Amino acid sequence: MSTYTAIKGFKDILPDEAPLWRRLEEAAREVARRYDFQELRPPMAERTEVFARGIGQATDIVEKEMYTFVDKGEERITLRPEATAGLVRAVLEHHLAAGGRVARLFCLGPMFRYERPQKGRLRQFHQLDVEIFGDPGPEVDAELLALLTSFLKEIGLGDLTINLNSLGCPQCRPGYRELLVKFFTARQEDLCPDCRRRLHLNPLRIIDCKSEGCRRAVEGAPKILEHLCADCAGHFETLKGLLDTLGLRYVVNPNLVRGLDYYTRTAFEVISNDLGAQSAVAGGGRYDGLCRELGGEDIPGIGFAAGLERLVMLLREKGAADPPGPDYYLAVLHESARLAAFRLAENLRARGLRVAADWTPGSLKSRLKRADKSGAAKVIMLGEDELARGQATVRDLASHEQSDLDLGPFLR
RNA sequence: GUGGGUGUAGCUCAGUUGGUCAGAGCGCCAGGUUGUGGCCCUGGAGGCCGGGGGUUCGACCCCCCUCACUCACCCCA
Repeated sequence: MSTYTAIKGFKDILPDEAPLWRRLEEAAREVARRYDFQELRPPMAERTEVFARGIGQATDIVEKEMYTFVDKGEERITLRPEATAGLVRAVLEHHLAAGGRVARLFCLGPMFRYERPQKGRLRQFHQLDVEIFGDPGPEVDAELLALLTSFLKEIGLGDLTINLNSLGCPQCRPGYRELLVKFFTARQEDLCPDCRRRLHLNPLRIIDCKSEGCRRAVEGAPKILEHLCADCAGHFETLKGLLDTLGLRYVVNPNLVRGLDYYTRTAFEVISNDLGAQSAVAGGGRYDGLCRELGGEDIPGIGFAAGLERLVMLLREKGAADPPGPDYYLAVLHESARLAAFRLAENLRARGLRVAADWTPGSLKSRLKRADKSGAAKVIMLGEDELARGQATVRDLASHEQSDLDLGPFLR
């Protein structure tokens, strides 16, 4: 055990995993491009206010999970716990969705939440965040879900399904909320202590509770989908129709609730059974009131976030292919050949070839062994004899065929 | 914040009621065999047994305290 370790909940992405991450990021960018989204890279930190108001004072994230500090200018600053609030701030600040314009944006990067780490949950974690600002219609909802589906398919997780629900709007949700409170008040004894507290704070969350008693109680509870106002119901029906037209796979789950306060109407989630307790891979929804909440115009929005470490976990379970090795493994077999080998390596690299050079002392046997493990296609052996002949020996590790490489052009 | 589990070699892990219990496999290094590497054989290097305190003639083992990792609750991606 070395003296220093990475801090709790912060992890090194090691070289053997990095290629997988790169693949995910490349796939995300490519899919975003196809759907005509542009990258916006907001800063890693914002004024605390932005997240507190955007995400909701009463949420766990804001109450106890934010990395907040006071900087030297006495400013209260928070490391972003999610991307949406910062993107909203940027969209408003730079008028990206002003005057009826539509902004289609994505963002890829680390988020920070002070939580107790466990499987699939870190303090620094990474998300792909995709958002559409300025279009209230169900078409963009469908587009966003299509993008998410394409992304999952692109990275090889096409078997995952999207859970879909509508959470209503300020017109219809209060009425439904009252119905729920009435319903659960009559069944308080069945609820877990947490949910008894939620009863008046945030009754929608009870629907999402996993404890036995609550689940049973929820079964007979009124469904939000049956209490949507005409507009919300119409929006949801149109959306489903569009998804059907596209042939997208989804499941309507009337018990789906989202943890953040700002969601309205469309809400969705992708979960996997292969991740342990932290099963949500991606989640999002519409947030038509968020921009106004942050002091801007009344700009509608919809977006989702996907957790990259969870996607990486799923892909690793499927067994990721080993990345290819270098083109050449350069084995220096004698001290006298060191300088020539050095120039040869640099020369090959200048020609665009990937060359692994091994300067450590060792036998031919060990050099070949290492070359084999490196995954290199060929070994270049350079020792006393080769130097005298002016020709290095090149051995193909797969076919065992050997040939000579004239050193002349490389050493001039 | 609340529970449970685990900390022994670079990695994965054994280790009897406390008395050669400092070990194995893999990896690494050297040698042998082989067609100059993959299989096989021989040898070698590597550990304050997470850290601190206590009990004891004696602690990897028992007790206390700490730290780290991990899983779960909670919440979320």
